[in-house]
Amino acid sequence: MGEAVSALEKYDLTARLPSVLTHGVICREGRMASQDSVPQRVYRGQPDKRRAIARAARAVFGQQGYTGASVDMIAAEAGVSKRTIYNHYTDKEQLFLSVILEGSAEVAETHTQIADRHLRKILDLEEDLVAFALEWASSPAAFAGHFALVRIIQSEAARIPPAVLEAWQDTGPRAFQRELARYLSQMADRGLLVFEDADTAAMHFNLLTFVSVAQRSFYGAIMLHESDITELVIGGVKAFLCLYRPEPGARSASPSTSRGRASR
Amino acid sequence: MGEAVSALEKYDLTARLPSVLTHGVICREGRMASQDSVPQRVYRGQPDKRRAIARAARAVFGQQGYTGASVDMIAAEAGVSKRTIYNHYTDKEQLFLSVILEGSAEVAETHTQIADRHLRKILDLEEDLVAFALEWASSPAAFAGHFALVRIIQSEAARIPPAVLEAWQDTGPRAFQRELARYLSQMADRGLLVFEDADTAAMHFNLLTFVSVAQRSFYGAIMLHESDITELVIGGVKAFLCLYRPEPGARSASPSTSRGRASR
DNA sequence: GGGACGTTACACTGGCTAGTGTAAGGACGC
DNA sequence: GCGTCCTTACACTAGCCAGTGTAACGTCCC
Repeated sequence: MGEAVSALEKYDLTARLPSVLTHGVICREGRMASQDSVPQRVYRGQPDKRRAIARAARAVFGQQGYTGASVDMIAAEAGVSKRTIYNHYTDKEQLFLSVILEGSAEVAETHTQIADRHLRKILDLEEDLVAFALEWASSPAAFAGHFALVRIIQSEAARIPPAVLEAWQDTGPRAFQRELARYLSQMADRGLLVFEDADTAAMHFNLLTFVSVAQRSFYGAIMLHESDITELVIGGVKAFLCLYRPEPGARSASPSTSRGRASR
Repeated sequence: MGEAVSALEKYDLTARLPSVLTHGVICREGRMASQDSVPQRVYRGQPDKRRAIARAARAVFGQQGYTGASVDMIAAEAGVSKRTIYNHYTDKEQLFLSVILEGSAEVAETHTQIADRHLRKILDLEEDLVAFALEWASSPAAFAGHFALVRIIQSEAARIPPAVLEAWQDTGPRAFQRELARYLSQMADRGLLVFEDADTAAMHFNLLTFVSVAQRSFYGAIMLHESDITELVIGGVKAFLCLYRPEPGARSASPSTSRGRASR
């Protein structure tokens, strides 16, 4: 896992990655590739097999860890011969990296849906934020398979090629944090919140709710009582609102801060 | 790592663990053991060898991960024959668990010293908190070896015997969080802070400073610019003070909260 | 029919690993 | 000097695993 990897082209999903990383050469849809005519990413093998392998790999890596998962296990889980796996992926490592990139995008999308459901229309700010944060913070328990992968990534971070790690963060956690910042900005526009920097506010919300639960549950590895989650989330939202709710007497959407608000 | 382990007696440092877990049977100093006369924990082998093994194990596990570290590597690093390791520890697993319990206690102690240095005498609240949090949040980079272990623990959490995991949390992170809560209480007594629950306040401080940095750096796996750390820490302390600093006009050490302060 | 391609079962290599067995030597106490 | 304990070097078992080679089979398209 430690070898230098200069490009991400080896891994799937390059189209979803920042174009800087893909060098604009390989593009899933694109005609504008700067090379000859390579309109479509070419994969060997049948797509359904590839999908089965990816799904199985995610599950087995999640349960067993990177080193604990053998390619034979993954093959069995996928209902596919081991040889076929090596027909689709060059390496166990490449399979792993490819899988984590897929997973992060997928989960970020799921989280975005959760945010959509709770934050698109704000009726009662605190209530809606709590409902959102509850579902969000419960997702590690719900998507146990994915977050087992997240834990592996965290522990292997030093051994994962930096470009891949960067791409993973950018399609996954950071993508969603941007989305969250967007929602918070909307609320600020309506005068429901006050802050200078939406990204900082989103980070604080993340820390005070999601991370506070994730921290305690080891990102879903340990089961928490629902009451504990609720307590943490409610406390976190209250703290967040204490930080960013407009002063009772202040004009709505005040341009600056009278008290020393959290700033970057 | 998944086998049921009913007692912690197999592992070192039982004397430092909560007595519930040691069943009061084995006690480093104790004469009051409920069994015959087992006044001293009996270790086979010479203590200096044991220490060399433990130190080497910590280093190698940290660099290579649990599965990546072979017992031969550890033996070589310790300057000891492999046979000697198996003379001191029954298992690779027992060696690992023993090592993480030692490490957590040691780091909690180091963190306590950092807190002592910065928080025993408060001159300027914000300044002192920032100085403390900076050093604290930088420790994952400083004690790379230990926090590599922490990352492994987090990723293996589901496979570590719950009793050991509990003991690890209790001698490590939680022990220090209690210490931090104690310091915050002192500040509250002096009217510098206002809160209902010191433990919640300590958790929020932890989240807003230490975790915020740890999150971004993958617990020390990724190097961060010092300016980034500083920025995160200062923002975190500002947010914390915004949450828990007494209202400008309020009487010092007010018993209750007028605004909706963060509560449990 | 025939070629190209993907898949499969299976055997196999080479390498690494946890853990053991053993005989020999060193240190220490008596 | 003698016994006990600890350590060491080394060989060894038994097993797992990544990755390859190969021959056979099916399918789809021409």
